[in-house]
Amino acid sequence: MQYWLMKSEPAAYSWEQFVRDRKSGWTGVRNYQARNNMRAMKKGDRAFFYHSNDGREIVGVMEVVKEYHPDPTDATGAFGMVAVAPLKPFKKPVTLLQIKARPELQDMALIRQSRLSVSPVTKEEWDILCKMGGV
DNA sequence: GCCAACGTTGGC
DNA sequence: GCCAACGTTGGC
Repeated sequence: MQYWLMKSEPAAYSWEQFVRDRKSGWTGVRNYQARNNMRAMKKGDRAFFYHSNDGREIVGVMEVVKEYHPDPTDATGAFGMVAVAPLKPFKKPVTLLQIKARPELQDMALIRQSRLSVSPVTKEEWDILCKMGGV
C-alpha cells in the first residue's frame, strides 16, 4: 500500500463536488513528474485530497479505484489519469501552515516542490497527517 | 495582485 | 544540446 497527495483548486474541482460525484477521473495532469507518480499508483492506494490556492489544506482521504490509463482530455496521448473515490473527510482540515510547523513533515514534496500536483507521502507522514486531521 | 519556482519551447 | 524567453502554478 502506497500513499499519495493530489492537489486540486477548489474553484476547479472541490472535495465537496468529489463527494457528490462519489468517484472521479483525475484528468488534466500535464506534468511528467506528476504523471509518473500516477503511473506508480496501485488500486487500493490511499491519497490525500488537497485544496490548493483557495484553502491550502488537506480536506480528505481517497482511494485509487482505477490505475493509470489514457486521459481523453489530452490530445497528444502523452498524459494519462487514474480514477479515485472519496473514503472519508478530515474532521479538521490540516492546513499548509500546520504542516510547515511540523519538523517531521518538512521533507514532504508538498513543501519542497510546491508546484507538483501529485506527490508521494511516506507511511510516517501519512499517519501523522491522519492524526492531525482527526481520522 | 505579485512574484518565486520551475517546466516548456524554440532559436541558434 | 544549450539557454533565453516565456508560461504556469501556487503561496503569500
